[in-house]
Amino acid sequence: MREVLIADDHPLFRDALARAVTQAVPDASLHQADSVAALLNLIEAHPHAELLLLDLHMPGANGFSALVHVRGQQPGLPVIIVSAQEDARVIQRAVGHGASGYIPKSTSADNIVAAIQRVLEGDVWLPPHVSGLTAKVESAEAAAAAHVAELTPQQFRVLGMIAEGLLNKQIAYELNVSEATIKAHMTAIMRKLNVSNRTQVALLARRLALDPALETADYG
Amino acid sequence: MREVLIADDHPLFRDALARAVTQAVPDASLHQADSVAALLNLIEAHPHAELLLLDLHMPGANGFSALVHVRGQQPGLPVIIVSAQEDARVIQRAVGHGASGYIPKSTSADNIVAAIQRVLEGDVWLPPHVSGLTAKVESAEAAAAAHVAELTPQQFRVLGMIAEGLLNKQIAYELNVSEATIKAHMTAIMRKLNVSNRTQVALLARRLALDPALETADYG
DNA sequence: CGGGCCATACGGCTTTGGTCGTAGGCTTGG
DNA sequence: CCAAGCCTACGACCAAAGCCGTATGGCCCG
Repeated sequence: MREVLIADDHPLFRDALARAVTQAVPDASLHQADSVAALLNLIEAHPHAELLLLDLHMPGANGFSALVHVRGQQPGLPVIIVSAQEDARVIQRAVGHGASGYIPKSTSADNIVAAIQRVLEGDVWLPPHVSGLTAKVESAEAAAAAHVAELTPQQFRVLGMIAEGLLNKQIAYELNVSEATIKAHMTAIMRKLNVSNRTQVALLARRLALDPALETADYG
Repeated sequence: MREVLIADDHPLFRDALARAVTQAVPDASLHQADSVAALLNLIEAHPHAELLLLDLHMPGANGFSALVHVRGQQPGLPVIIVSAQEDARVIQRAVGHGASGYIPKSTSADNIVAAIQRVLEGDVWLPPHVSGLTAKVESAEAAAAAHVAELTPQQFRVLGMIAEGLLNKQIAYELNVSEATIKAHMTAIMRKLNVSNRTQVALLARRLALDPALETADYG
């Protein structure tokens, strides 16, 4: 039984992906998540999954940070990015951050099935219109990614909330631990990211964003 | 005597711009700056300047924030953006934030002279290859810009340093005031930007950035 | 199986951040 | 000329952030 994880916040598209997976791998065991938080739990519950379909625009994804973290935690788990974005530069960055495939949401069902099969065989699948792709990532972004990949799952959760401007107290409440614990994570995160305060942590996390103007939080 | 301000950190190109201005306006009085900090002093020293040539990639410019702030402080001062970036989306955003012109650095000297003359006459000058330009800016980015435009010059200086991850103590030292004063500015900035802590201030400031991966600070 | 390593968790203590009240200087308009 | 309003500046006070030491439980390896 081959386990496949699907992470997408759009229920309709999530179902469509599920059908494609079932068609590509009839004996697949499917597990779905509609947020990055849920995805992290899913990964911990199914450490031997063989494929992850990941939406770039999910709540809490913060651009490529979810991809980068998953790749750091489970280097053997191939990830196919699913996104409405078809910009070649975004695809380039995704591959540079370790994605094994990229499926624009306009892709036909047949091609999605083919992509899943190819990636499960160890290949990389990209949309037909991107040909000679170099997978280049800015050095500042690559450095940020390398550090984010080192974080533990819990530290990654904390990172996401720092990047939304939350207080330690609020993060502690969300994760059901004491504020002291969050502070300990903070110290560890700052050490791993090689910075000295939470503002720099938040700014570094945002380097993996897709677009500076597209933000989830909306203060102001 | 017509005063013209030039802000660019590249000395050679700054001189080239100066020559173009002199050719376009023979009786011009020129004033130059090589950083945003210097530009702010220049603007305070010459409140009746008639034109500003502004490089987008100057130290401390943080994308469009310098443009937005200047437009907020001196709504009557037309600004021509000078940049190596020729991406239509960047030009679109610049015009959306109130730029009166956009000169790619590949522009010929004759065209630069023409652009300066046109803008001084009240027109908007753009590179020939961008035709039907809509000047659209993401709503989240526009909201950030509207708030940044309300900041006083000193508050804007503080904002820039917060967005680099500096401590209040460090900002106070840089600006030669007490830490208590910086804290007062902080409170005022948070009120104007409608947020509740410095991390959110930094994140909001970065919405005006050009590209998430291109950062000035290099922690890590 | 026992020792080493690490992720997670917590409390106490110091440093930094953020609020409030206050005050001088500068500009604008009656 | 004085009043209102704003920018800048400061000190005192409380809340939040960040550092230290410590503890527990899971995991791998000899």
